[in-house]
Amino acid sequence: MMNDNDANVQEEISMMDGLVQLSFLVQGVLNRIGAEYELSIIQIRLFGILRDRELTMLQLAQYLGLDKSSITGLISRAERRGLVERRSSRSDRRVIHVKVTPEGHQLIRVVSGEIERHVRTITDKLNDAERASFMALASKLIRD
Amino acid sequence: MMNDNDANVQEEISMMDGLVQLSFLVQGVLNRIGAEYELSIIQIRLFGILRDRELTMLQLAQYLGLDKSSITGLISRAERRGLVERRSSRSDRRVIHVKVTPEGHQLIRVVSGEIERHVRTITDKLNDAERASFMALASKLIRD
DNA sequence: TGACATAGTACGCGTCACAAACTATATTGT
DNA sequence: ACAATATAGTTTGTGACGCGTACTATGTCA
Repeated sequence: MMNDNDANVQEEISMMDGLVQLSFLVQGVLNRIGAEYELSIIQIRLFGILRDRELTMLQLAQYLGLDKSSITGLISRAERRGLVERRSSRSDRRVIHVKVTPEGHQLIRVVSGEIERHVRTITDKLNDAERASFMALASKLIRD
Repeated sequence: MMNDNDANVQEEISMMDGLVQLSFLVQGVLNRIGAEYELSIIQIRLFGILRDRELTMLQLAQYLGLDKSSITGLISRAERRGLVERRSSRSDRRVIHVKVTPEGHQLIRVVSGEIERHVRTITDKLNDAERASFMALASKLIRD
């Protein structure tokens, strides 16, 4: 027989599934669109971060939650395609600043437009009030 | 000057960012917990699918949206660890059914418990009413 | 100046994903 | 019945990605 506690647990479990499945859904969209422009998900995330910032290799590692040695290859591949460029710091010659090139910014514009379009097809299942409500709640979850 | 249209576009863009960032947040949790049990995100997803189903290699490829050649290695690595097993079909000897072993089910229980715990820390930022509301909206987005 | 710390790279390893070629087993048309 | 075709899965080769370790170059501090 199911009491209130069981019902609660049940609800929490599907809450978990909901968030997890939603994340897979969104990642699937990112993956598909990225593939069209030969961008991996990590690269999409990279450009999302570098879009309006100029960071060092180490800062990128922290933002992305990766080891610094992983950043070397990531940036090198993007640099080879002319999407970002490395610039040595004047004040500290150990430090390298990474900057998105004009070509990179152009690609970001196109791809983020595509992502926006596809994400909208997901959120089309909600009406305006629901969408606003969802957005407010999602914002709360993201904070910090 | 900002009219209603601009406001709308603005809202849609942050809606996109909200969903995308939320997905990265959840994937980060999955990644961290998976690492503790030497499970990649794709393996977590695999076990989420195989948890209460027994599928063929080809069906797995379709569920995961991967090429069938990618499944071979994925299942082989899991099989090597004793988490799943391959079983030839009697009716069609080309077909291989994949089944989670008892050890696999045990791991699934532990890991999904951990995931549930961590996801709950995310949703702790919402009160009960908000959480219920968010869940209902997320369910709508996932459908199909 | 010499010891230590920090930023970044190089290298080797394993996972993951793809495409193309291949094997083995069905299915279909005649 | 049997040749042509289709299907399920594996193999192989390639590349991206992520880690840990070792290394180089530069900065800091005692």
